[in-house]
Amino acid sequence: MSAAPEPRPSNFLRDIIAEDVRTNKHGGRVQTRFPPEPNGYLHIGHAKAICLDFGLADEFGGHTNLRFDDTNPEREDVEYVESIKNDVLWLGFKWDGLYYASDYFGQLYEWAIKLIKDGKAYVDDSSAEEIRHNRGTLTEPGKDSPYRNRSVEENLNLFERMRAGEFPDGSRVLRAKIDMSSPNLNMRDPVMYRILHAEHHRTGNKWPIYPMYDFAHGQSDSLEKITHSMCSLEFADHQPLYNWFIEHLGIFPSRQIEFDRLSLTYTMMSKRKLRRLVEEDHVNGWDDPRMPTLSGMRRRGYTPEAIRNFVAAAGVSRTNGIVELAMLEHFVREDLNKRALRVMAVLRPLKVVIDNYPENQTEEMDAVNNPEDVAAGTRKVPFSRVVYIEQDDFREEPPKGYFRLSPGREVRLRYGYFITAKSVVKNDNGEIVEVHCTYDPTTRGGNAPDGRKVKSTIHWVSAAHAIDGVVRSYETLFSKPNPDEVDEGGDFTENLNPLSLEVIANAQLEPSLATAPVGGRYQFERLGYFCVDPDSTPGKPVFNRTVALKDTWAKVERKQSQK
RNA sequence: UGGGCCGUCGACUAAUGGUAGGUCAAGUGCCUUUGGAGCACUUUGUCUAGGUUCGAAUCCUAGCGGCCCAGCCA
Repeated sequence: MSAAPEPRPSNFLRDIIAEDVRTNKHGGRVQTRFPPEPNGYLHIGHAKAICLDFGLADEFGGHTNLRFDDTNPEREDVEYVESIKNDVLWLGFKWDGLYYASDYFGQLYEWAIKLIKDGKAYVDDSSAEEIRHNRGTLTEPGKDSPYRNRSVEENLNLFERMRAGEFPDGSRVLRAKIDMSSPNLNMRDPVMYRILHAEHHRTGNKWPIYPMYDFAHGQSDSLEKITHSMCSLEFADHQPLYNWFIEHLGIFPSRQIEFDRLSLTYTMMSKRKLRRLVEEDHVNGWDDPRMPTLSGMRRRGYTPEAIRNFVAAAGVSRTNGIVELAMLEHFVREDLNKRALRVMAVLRPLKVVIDNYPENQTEEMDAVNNPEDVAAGTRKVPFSRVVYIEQDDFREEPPKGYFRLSPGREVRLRYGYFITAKSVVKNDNGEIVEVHCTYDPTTRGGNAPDGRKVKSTIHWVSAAHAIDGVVRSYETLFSKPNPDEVDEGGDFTENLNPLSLEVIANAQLEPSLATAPVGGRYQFERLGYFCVDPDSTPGKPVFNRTVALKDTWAKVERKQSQK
């Protein structure tokens, strides 16, 4: 091949894997895994890990397992297992092996016995408080436990009895015998097993003891012959321990590599806090369209392609950055622009009466379904004497630069006619409730035979044909770019945006939307992208606003008001 | 303040000792039957100070700044 080398943007993870493949490490084999704990729903931060784990393996002809890190029965549940599988598939990835850390409980137990026999692990009768106290601090070394030098026989006996369920929760732990004065706190005789008489969602009551993350994760990787175990930065301090267990067990040497988590402005990824939002009813469940969960984004109308493109564009490194939400929204718009069918909907209706249009006439106007995709075809939209337009699209006193309808001004009704505003009708409060216009019959479809131009095209629906719909319009869940930015003693819930959800009860929709399927994604022309919510009922669709279209006029107006 | 990790346009990220580039955002213009989309153009950056080198964002030293670690959570 003589083609110029592809100027392919790389990242340090791909470089590491490429180098390993080049040097034929592990015979050039690439095996990764995505290892969620089934204790909550996946969010956009997990999407990054998923794209990396699956995407990179795929690039090198490798394989990826989905493995549930289910070592803490107290917080885990099958509900989460199912949602995680569902979300990974939705994102567009298929795992090769499906495993659970709990599949390895037997093997892990054997390995613990081996370490005890090798004098590398001991049973500690200290209380949790005593262990914490003896661990030392960031600046002071820890102290050896009084139980540290028990005989192998006694350790074996005690550990077997722990496993047999003889002891109550919290009474003993199994610890690795490493170095109580290590500057790395993870190496100060970390706990390997704790006693937990809890029912596990898969192993039931078989085990009264459960391995800790550190004694399960690396070994699980090793058992699955994972070559590249990618995880987030906060685990970097665990890597020496990860390697210590592999070395002292003499098992397959998986390599841990850390990368930075994804952070986004105006949202937050802490599972603990997301759970609070759900449990304290700040949102309507894990799949509330305002949530950064994959199920929330799916319901909101985000596409897997958009999320994948975004993740790829945001890149990966070892810095702690915060990506602007605007970047995510860009990729959502970019994807939806190519595929969403255009349709006309009026969110805040203002009645327009076309005085010179025949009373009982209806015409079928041809409308393009997607100007970005001719294959999407056209559809008929009914037009009649009374139409609704957006309240925003009429101003009795138009400000400078306002091109839409105003007294005496001629505009185009999209795919309809040119109309000119003549007069308004107001209610007792002085609010405009009706605009009377005339139309030019020669402009059918939206073109004037004499070639004259209008400055604006506005959308509309025929009042006689419109169907009612509910539209849920969303803003960011938090009003600050960093929701955790609170005064001393404050709480992130103070930064919840009170305007994050606006329900528009009586939007007027073009009749073709009567049969819109749940999950269907549309562009409401000039407004944004909208997705049909499962709450829809026959004849009364409910739409979620996925993301608004860019609004140049709003920007201009904002700037004018700042002057 | 012990250890670990990290500092490149406003944000994210490339440049792997040799032209500081891309995407988003912002701005300007063109175009437009969506003030959408598209097209063209523009602005802004290597944390600081030394050093090595013909040449440093890249290597070294020091400083400054940020993140992570003291669960029987993951």
